[in-house]
Amino acid sequence: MNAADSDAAAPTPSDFIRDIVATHVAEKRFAMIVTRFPPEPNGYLHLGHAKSICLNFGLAREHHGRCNLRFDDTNPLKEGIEYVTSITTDVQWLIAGWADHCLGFKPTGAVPAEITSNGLPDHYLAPVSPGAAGEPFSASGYFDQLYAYALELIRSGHAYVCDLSPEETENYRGAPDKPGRNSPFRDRSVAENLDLFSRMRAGEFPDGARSLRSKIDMASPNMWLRDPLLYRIRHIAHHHTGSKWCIYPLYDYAHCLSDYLEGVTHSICTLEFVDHRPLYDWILGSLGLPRALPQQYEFAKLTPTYTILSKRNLLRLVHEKTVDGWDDPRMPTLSGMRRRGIPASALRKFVIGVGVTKFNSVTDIAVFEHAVREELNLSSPRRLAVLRPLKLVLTNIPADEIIPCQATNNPQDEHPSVRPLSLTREVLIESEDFAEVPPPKFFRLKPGGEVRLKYACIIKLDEIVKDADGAISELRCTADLTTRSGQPNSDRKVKGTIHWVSASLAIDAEVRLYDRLFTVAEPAATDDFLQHVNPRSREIVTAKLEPALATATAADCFQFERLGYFIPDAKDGAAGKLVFNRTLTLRDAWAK
RNA sequence: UGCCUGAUGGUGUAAUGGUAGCACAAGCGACUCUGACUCGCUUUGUCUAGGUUCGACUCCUAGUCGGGCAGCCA
Repeated sequence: MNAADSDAAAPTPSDFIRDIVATHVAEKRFAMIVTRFPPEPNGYLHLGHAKSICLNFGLAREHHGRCNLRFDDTNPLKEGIEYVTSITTDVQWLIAGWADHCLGFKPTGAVPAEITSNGLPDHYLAPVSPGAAGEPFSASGYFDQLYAYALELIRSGHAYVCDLSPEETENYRGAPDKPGRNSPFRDRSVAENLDLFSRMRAGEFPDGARSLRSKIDMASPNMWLRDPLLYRIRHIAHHHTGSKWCIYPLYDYAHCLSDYLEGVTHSICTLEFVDHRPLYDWILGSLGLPRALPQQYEFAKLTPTYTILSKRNLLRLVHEKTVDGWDDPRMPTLSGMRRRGIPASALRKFVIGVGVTKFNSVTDIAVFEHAVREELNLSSPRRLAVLRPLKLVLTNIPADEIIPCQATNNPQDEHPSVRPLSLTREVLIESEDFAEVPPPKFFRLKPGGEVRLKYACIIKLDEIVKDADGAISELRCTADLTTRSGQPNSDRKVKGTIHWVSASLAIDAEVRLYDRLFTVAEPAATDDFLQHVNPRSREIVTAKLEPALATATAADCFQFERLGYFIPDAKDGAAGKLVFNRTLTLRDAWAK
């Protein structure tokens, strides 16, 4: 089943933003629905971004519109090409299989018919930002036009150059319940503003010496309308524009205009930008622009339990080496989750399933885990592996005998394929599958008890052998070979079935057992989330695997029967060494 | 004492004046060569107080509680 099919099976439920868009479509208000996903390249994409990606690209997809991947790269201090690369990769991975026209990159080749038939904004045929077709969009690609618009704002008296220092600017701004004061530089002439602004661009002034400000209302109850800055001076190279600029636009100025330049119709962001919306509208409105203006809509961020999602905090986990990097399988980053074996389809199912609202909710991570298991259960071939081996000798099987068995690859398939498995005299079982003093309702191996070795036969425990220290060194059992598949007693029932591998044939692998990174449900709400890192978030064992696993690659996710889902590590698994990551355990009603 | 925004079972989300539904979680049971999967059943909800209405989660008024806003970050 490919990604597109799996999404088609579960149509996206509606939400307040989709309702708005649907209304606009019904009114034929726009020739085409255009959205954008605008990350700043200053960190890796995470679960929260997945929600925004699926919303924005999903909307474009549903309406045969377009969604641009646009880097909001207006602050070169924090940004870098490493992030541009990873974000591009992650977006492509998450929505792989979705139609080309909403993949987010500068158009290449022929325009799809369903778009031409629905009208086309001119930018589609002639991208406004420089760069080759197939590249993502970026705010920095619009710096020339943004500068021209700033000149326009100055000429029309909507902006001025301010000489206040950052500290003074803050003082003049007032407080939420106290109006601010006008800057003493607010009433400069247009000519002086034009002169100063061009000299800012030319590099005549040091960082922070002057800024370009909008002229709105220093007494506005909305702090974002108190003459917010449009441009600041930063003598620093930009990862995309190099040393061409030493003034850089701020988010509020660059974002609305980038949206406009791309023909964006619906500019969707998170709730903290609600207060900025009047500014978004003010800038576009002050310019007297000829084409239809984009509108901003806001939704609530995703907050899963036992997870931290803010970029600042994820950065701390990386810098303080709580994890091994942005792509550590315990991280909620797209790259971390991909490495851990989370399928993109499960991620999409989850973020679409939680819905889009304006309510700051906390989503139980169990919902996410359910989505992952649901996908993996259908797609993962089963294998046998033993994480913590305990030796078991089948005393009635000769040492040199190999008894052939057949194992089902995936019982969820309509016509499951099988693979051969070999039963030998010595096998390894999971140590937790044996209890010398069993608790009530223990279905596994116990003194005098019987269990089935999955795909093989029923065995009976005869003897527990201990070493000098009293530790169990091996279990001696009798195999009832008449209970094998195809044999007369194959239908005999026993309560427990356990997994196993042949001691002589099994192969070694390093297996990394991951658990949730935090021990508290809402780590971000605590004084210091680092105090609540789960000390057992990663346990590494040397496991014994059935031989069929020797050739596994990072493209293959497996279910180790009765244990969980596992995937070869994409990074450390090279050079003939087998390394598996546990994606997730199976649901375990017994453990409770 | 400012502005913005929100509130439906334990959690998330529908119902847009007409039977409060779905998913996750929890519990019980069936099935089982995975204590998985699957299937069946069950528990639990409209923030409060008024008002409009034949009828209110939905509309009105007042309150309560929560989130956001004072970066030359996005």
